[in-house]
Amino acid sequence: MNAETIPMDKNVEEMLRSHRLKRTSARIEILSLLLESSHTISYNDISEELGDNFDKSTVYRTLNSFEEKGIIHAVNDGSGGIKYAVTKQESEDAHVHFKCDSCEQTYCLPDTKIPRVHAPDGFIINRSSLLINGTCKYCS
Amino acid sequence: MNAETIPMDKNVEEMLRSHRLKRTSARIEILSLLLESSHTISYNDISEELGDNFDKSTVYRTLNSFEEKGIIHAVNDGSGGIKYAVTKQESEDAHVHFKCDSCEQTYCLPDTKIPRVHAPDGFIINRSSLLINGTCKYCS
DNA sequence: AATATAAATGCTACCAAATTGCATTAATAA
DNA sequence: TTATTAATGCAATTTGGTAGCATTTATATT
Ligand SMILES: [Mn+2]
Ligand SMILES: [Mn+2]
Ligand SMILES: [Zn+2]
Ligand SMILES: [Zn+2]
Repeated sequence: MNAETIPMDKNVEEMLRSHRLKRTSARIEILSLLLESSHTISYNDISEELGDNFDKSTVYRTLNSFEEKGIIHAVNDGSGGIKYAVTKQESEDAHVHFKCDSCEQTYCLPDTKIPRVHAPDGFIINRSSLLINGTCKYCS
Repeated sequence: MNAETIPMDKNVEEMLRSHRLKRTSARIEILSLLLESSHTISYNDISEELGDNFDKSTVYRTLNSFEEKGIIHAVNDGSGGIKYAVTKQESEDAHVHFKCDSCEQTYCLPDTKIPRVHAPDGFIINRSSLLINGTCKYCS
């Protein structure tokens, strides 16, 4: 009775319930995708994977409500579109994101924290985001 | 005979000449704007400042060729559009960018270098970009 | 189980940022 | 001065994302 025997759907529906989000098929399928993915995913990734089962605006609205609830976080990797990944407890503090120049995937590095820098006098720091470009471990 | 007595246009035209770019009025005006600005500027900033003297595609193409030559660098501050700033010699190594939550301007911090982080095994780092959000010194 | 209600969905139309093809114009070299 | 080549303007197009509104669905209540 390890974690993998727990059906994914139960996890997903429980997550939605605990955030007071109605369990619609769009939300269940999109959140499942996000949970299964090892890297950040975009609207286009979702749309390809789900084969246009849901309207564009539904997908975007779903992503936005997940983000508002803190279930996922947005990653801007300079690709022109926003990507998302589920927010795991351990990675709540600001972590680094890594974009592979070869496979174009962007990964969360939850164990790599963003170092504090000290800005010039008068500049007050609220939050920061660090994007690293390079070659990921699957491409090197 | 200090630096400020040198007419800007001479600087600009010399910069263009040294990069083998034809000295067109679009390039001269756009590069002048970039050189005068204390913060990064977007296509819209340029378009407002220049009062639609130049076509959108001309402005974008101008920015792209400046970037290719290394005269300017692009900054992605999550605002939806790309911003640019001239690349000064001293700031060639990767420096931090600062986006003010109040005035919405984004600044280069040429003296604030991006700290090296060590990525997990197998990830090879090529370059990195660090964006800080907060309150700038003119707004605090 | 039937129903009420509020929220989510699917359209369609729209917006903003940026790019492209192509004919015309301007900068530079000869 | 002319030839060559690059830059420009224009209109159309692409891409990522949002908004209004009628319809449908999930959930709570009876
Ligand atoms: Mn992440
Ligand atoms: Mn900069
Ligand atoms: Zn890779
Ligand atoms: Zn400010």
